[in-house]
Amino acid sequence: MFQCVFSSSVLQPHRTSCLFKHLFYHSATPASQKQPEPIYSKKTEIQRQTVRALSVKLFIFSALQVARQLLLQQQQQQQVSGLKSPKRNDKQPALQVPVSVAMMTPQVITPQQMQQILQQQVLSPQQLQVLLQQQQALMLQQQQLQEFYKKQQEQLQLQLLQQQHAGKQPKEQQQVATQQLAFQQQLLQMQQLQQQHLLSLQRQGLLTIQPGQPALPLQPLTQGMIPAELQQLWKEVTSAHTPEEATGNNHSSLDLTTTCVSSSAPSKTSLIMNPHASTNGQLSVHTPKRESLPNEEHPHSHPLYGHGVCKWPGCEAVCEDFQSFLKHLNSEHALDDRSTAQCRVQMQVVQQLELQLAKDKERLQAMMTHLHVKSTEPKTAPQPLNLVSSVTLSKSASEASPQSLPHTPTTPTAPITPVTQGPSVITTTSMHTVGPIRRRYSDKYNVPISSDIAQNQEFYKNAEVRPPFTYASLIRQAILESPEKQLTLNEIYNWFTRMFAYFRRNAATWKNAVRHNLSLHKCFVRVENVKGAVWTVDEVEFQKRRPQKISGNPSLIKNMQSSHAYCTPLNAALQASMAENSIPLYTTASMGNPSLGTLASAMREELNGAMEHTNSNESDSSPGRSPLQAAHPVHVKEEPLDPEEAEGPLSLVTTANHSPDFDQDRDYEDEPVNEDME
DNA sequence: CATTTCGTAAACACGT
DNA sequence: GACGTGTTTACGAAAT
Repeated sequence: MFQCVFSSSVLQPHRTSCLFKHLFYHSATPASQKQPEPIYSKKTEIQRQTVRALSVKLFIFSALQVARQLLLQQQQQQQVSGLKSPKRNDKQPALQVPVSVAMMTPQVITPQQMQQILQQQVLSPQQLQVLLQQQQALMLQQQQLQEFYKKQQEQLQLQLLQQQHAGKQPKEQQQVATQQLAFQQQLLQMQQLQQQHLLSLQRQGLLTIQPGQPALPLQPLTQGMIPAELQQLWKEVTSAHTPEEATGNNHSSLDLTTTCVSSSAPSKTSLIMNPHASTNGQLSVHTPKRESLPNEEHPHSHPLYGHGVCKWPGCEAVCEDFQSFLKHLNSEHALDDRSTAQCRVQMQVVQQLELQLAKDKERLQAMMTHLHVKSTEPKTAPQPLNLVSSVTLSKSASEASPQSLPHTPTTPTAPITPVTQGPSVITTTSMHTVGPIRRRYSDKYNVPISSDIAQNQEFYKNAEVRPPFTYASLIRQAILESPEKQLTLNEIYNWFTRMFAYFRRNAATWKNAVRHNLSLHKCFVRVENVKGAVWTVDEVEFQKRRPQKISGNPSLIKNMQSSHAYCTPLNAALQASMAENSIPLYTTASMGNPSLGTLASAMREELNGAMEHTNSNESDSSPGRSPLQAAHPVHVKEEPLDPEEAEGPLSLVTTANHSPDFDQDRDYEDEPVNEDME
């Protein structure tokens, strides 16, 4: 359903997806099956990839700085010297001062400066407009990146801290690891898009890749921290700058190195790369300090200058010291067509990155929202007996316990899209999409029909929305909800119309469908009664009819399985359902509250039915479920294969005497479901 | 692409 | 004969 932001892996799709699967597996595995060893190795992988993502981040950040400085520089150049001789190549010492000033005090172009630049008519007004916007965007971008990087650092720190307590809180750790993987994958996606952008620029002729590039000044980064993928990326990125410079380019890589060094990233990186460092108690607490511009800290650092080399895109001129670099900058990279073009390219890169950043931030937000919601969704994602993240657990508990009114099946405050919300709860925003689509919702989503109905009862009652369940499921639910687990046809009709606004019209159609289903499916057994006939459900047959495999959240199933008692989801659904169904449900309260058993069994049946075919070994060897001897079914539906089934309705869930411990006896937990589903 | 499942329509039988 | 109930067949869409 969520078109998998998660699955977007760039550099190593296979490894990443496998890793994700693995983590997912572990996050959904009960504590008893936890194996710390693979977690560690995979965690290392995560960290490695996180480092990669951080490096990308740093690159972006530094690139932005470069572009920003470029803009400032050009602006200063034009302001100071452009009026006199825009084309001048002779080195004027006076130029150095404003340039350096510009480097020290990065600011947005003032209107006066803009006016001056305009008067020079070096750039068209449109270009200047773009420049101005670009610079403002750059400031914003830089801010965002700083925040983002900070966040990432905090994530890393959290992860490391958790790793320190590995074994104690494996669940939480894995959760965070999973989330982090998602974040990191998103970063990788950014990386990919950056590559794509550069490639597109290439195709447009704006850039050309020079194949025989010497393999770059990546040494500081390659000190065991940068994986090969990133190196490759750097090659591509840096080699894709300007065509003319025969000297080679890769300056932004240098920029990255300086940025990397100036920030505290390397130390983190090395720490991260060694997961045992933290477990050995050597974890040095990193306070994620704010990224400060290099030229703010060091007066003689410049985004375009590093390691004695000019880092102007496409230039690799060696500059002895900073002064010579400034001279070089003013002479070789003065405002001319080439520099303008290069700047424009850089602007496009930045623009694209900014765009992508916005998109990815949005996506990230959606991801976080999704994860949060899922963790606070007690009914569809019941907490297993072993601990979950304490934060989400407490939150979900606090949200679930005051059994919210059924009228508000959704958390009213959460602005969640129906997609991220999962199938179980329907919001009003999704009601318009349900109309024509039909069939297999339940199978697709694997949502227990009873819980779904319980949660969305009010919605179904009022909104003319087709319930996402098949007729068979609905009929079965209606029957199971009845005190006696048997209904006449007319009662089934009434249940349909009572529960679903959708079935208040086109009666002929859906009634015909109901009859058709009752007759067609073997799971519905007609039982003669004194005053006619009633319909009951044969659970075995019903489950046989559900060959759909689990396509939804595997953790959900596992969680539900891991918690044998189904206490939490059951109670939640029950409370919601009973609050809504108070009248019909409590009518039979004297009989030990059969509705509870009904609903519980319904949920379990649904769940079991959904899982039935995951372990396809045998669906027939379902445990002996004390078949209540039904009355005499008038008509036994044809069962060509199983002769023993023709002898009688063995597993009728019916007839007068309900079993109070109905849900207790019928345990389907006799065998653990295969872990390796999918 | 074949098969299965499901929804819909409709014909038919039977009893009231 | 109308109506409700129940069975069955047929067909198309969707999913597998």
